[in-house]
Amino acid sequence: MGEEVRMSDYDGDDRVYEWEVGLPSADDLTPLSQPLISPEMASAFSISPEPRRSATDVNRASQNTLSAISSSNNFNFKSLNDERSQEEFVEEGDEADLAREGSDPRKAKRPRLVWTPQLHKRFVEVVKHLGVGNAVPKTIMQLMNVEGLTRENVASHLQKYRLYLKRMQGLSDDGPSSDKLFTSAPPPQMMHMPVIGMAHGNGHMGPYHGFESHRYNMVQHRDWSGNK
DNA sequence: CTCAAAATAT
DNA sequence: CATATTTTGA
Repeated sequence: MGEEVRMSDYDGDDRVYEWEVGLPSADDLTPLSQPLISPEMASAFSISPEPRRSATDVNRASQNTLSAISSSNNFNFKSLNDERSQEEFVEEGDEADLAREGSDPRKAKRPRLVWTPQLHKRFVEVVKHLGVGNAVPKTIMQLMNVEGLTRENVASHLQKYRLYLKRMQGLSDDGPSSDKLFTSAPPPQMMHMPVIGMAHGNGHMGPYHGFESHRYNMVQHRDWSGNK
């Protein structure tokens, strides 16, 4: 737990994938440790564990960052100074969307959830804290306390995560190179997940790199702005 | 066109 | 809640 995100250099290419220029600093989000008060308790006491991030604000950050990726418009590099929302980004309807559909943000159609490394990290941490046996979608979602995150999202990701674990456990190494990596020590977690997003470009390259390459991209959802 | 992530259905 | 299948996006 001491990895530092090194954003020392950006590719001189025109496609600069900014994973988290203004909000990296630490891969560790909230100190998910003991101060984990049960949401229920918090709710019962009417105390807000967190200042409830209005997705709007966070969204703005995402928009800025994503702008760099989306279009080659390069007039947003300045976002490197401000925008330090190192929280999780959740695709949430904007004001317009929020106001839509009557008055139930819960029912609003979320475009698509992008499991950014940060989010995944949280997810893994929570799962680890709960234990594989008690790690159920609902609990995970609640403990994560990520605004906008729904149980379905977690369930889907959990499924994938389990498969990922299984895959690794079943075939540890095996493959082209018979490398005797870890003989019989199935660490719950070795590296972060394979990939949350891959820079394709045109052709097709290796699905997962295998190592922790911080080349993730935070591709946003569809173009709900009106452009395809 | 392929493949994998997320959504959705069973 | 878990698993299977479909959709969606790079």
